[in-house]
Amino acid sequence: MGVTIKEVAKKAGVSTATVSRVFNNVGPVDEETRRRVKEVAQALHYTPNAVGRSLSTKRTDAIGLILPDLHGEFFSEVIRGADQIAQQHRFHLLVSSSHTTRQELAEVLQVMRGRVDGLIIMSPQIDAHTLQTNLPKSLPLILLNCHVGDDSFDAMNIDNVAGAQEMVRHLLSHGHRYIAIIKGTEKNLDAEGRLQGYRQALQEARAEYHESFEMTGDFTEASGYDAVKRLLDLNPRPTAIFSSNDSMALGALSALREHDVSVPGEMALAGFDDIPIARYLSPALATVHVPIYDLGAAAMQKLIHSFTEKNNHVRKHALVPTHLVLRESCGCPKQSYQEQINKTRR
Amino acid sequence: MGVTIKEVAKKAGVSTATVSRVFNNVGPVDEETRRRVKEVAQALHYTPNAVGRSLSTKRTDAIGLILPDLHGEFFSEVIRGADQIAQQHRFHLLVSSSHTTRQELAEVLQVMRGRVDGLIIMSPQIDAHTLQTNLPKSLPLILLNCHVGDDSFDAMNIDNVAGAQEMVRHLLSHGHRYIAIIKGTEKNLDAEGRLQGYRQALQEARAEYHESFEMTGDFTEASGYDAVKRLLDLNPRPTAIFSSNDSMALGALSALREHDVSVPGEMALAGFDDIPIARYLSPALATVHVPIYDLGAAAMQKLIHSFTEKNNHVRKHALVPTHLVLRESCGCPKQSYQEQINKTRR
DNA sequence: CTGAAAGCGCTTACAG
DNA sequence: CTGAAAGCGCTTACAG
Repeated sequence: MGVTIKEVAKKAGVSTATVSRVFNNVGPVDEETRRRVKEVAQALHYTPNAVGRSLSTKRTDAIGLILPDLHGEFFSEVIRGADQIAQQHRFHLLVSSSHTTRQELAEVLQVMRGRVDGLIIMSPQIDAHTLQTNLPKSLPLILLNCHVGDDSFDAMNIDNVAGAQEMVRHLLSHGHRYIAIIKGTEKNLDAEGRLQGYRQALQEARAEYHESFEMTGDFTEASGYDAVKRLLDLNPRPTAIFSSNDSMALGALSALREHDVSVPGEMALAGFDDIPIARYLSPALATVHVPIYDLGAAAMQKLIHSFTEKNNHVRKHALVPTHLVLRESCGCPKQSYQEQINKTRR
Repeated sequence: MGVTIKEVAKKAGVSTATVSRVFNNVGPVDEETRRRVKEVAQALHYTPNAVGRSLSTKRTDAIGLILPDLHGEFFSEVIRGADQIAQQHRFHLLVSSSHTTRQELAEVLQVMRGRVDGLIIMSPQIDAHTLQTNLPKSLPLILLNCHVGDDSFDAMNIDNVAGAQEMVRHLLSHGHRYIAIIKGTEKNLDAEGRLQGYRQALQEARAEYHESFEMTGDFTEASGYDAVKRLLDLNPRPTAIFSSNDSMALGALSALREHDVSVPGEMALAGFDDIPIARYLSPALATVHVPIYDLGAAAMQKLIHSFTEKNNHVRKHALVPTHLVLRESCGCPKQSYQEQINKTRR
């Protein structure tokens, strides 16, 4: 296990209490003693064991972030945002990912328990019971884009409804009457919100609504491809497609190309997420930007705030707004390379 | 801190030793006693505190992964690969990122100390001294794509030289004589390896070598864009560009398009890394695939292996091979959408 | 300015 | 089958 505080104390001819004081810069220590302790510690390559320390201080200076998966750019952006804020407040971020089944989730919660001062959890399928059974009630928690039945948890969600609604409104403003949607995975929270936004926009505009315009999808590229194959046979044929995420829009674009349907001329197309690839496609993909980095940062901010403020006067649930990124695929004019690059610089 | 083992013991009318035995499924416990303990524990929402446990067992069942940064898909792939193997062996992965300065690095090493059974470190600028000062000698360690002077550490690197060499050979095979390179960040390990591979390929082919063909770059998209602006004025003008990474190739492609230089007709282009965007560009970008997922998995495999085998008969340093992904930008024929999708499926 | 002692939450020989 | 006790590495009132 390496060198312990005892060995340092012995070799320096002091008590462990003194060594502890030196390493924590706390309490009065004679300059000469301090020097000697430091010297011995250095010679022995001693560094305090974080576990021993946190067991007695009840603090860990670490915050856990639990993610369901790590595919794509999405999650690394969440991590970056959370880490940024954590570092500002001298906390360290511990990330654990790839937990989809309830069993895995329970395990990772137990692993985190005792090792962190608070937890940010992003896991669509988590339920209140798993949470309560595997974590002490006293542990501060933020749920990110989760959907537990229980209202007693702090939570933060993307405003999928508003984002989708705004994009469909935009397509309407281009003059489209027949707008199809490629839906996301069934029962998925994001998918449902985006579908709802789509419907609302059509309703308020009193635009044509056909149930057959709601194409099944599961957020994968392949499902977007397949959806378009079916969609092109519809009568009347839609003139615009709102895809519930960018991955499916990618597949859709390939299918449209194969069928020589020009975009946006014969078919407008818009996605959701604003993944990095979106702006490189030709035509570049119009989409709803989800501020993922900000999402992670805001969750961390909220969590750290709860340490001190006990979260008294803060809304328990927050909705993070999205914004439109209009590019050629929806019928908007093309941007120059310089404009693009400037926009993506942070 | 929530419920402790003591409270459970008291309420169940047994000793803490017995509660411990129940939760660890170890030693003989009367069925009736076990049932009662479990019942009380459940009622109290008790779960063992990982810190207390690991302090006495000297095991944490966790492995740390330290990354310099989290931009892009690269690092999340490393994490995925490492996590996959860790889970197979019932280890949990704790990731910490965004550590570039020596000071930050030292801090995170100390945070990890005691919390993990082993560490995978990916940090180009780490030096042997920081490692030795901040970690106990007994902690198993794997360096991933690092460049410490000291040979005594287990390490794993990408074979940049071979990858670059192979790609430049391929460009030569298309008949190109004047091949330029856009170099990566100065002093960067990857950049140096790729440059070396480029030079070796030209040398062995006795192809034209001009020092002016080595364009400065820093791995950013903008630097690739700028490099091409300068490169087009060269005399003789290169007919092919090997970009030291895909991001710069992206910028290069934009610049070429602005100057109406057709790719690959007037100018062939190849990158390095195989980022996801590469296959969506038009023309799709030929590049050197770095098996990032495998890299993370292999490092974890090696680390876990060292726990048991003490690493006796294993090479300390391993080179991970790359392979070419040939697409239109280098002059190779186009693939169908189906072929593409199949290739990226794992 | 410094040390002895208790304690953080858990596990594990040892004894019964 | 079960419990008392020591111990993991550290910190922190308390006393001097």
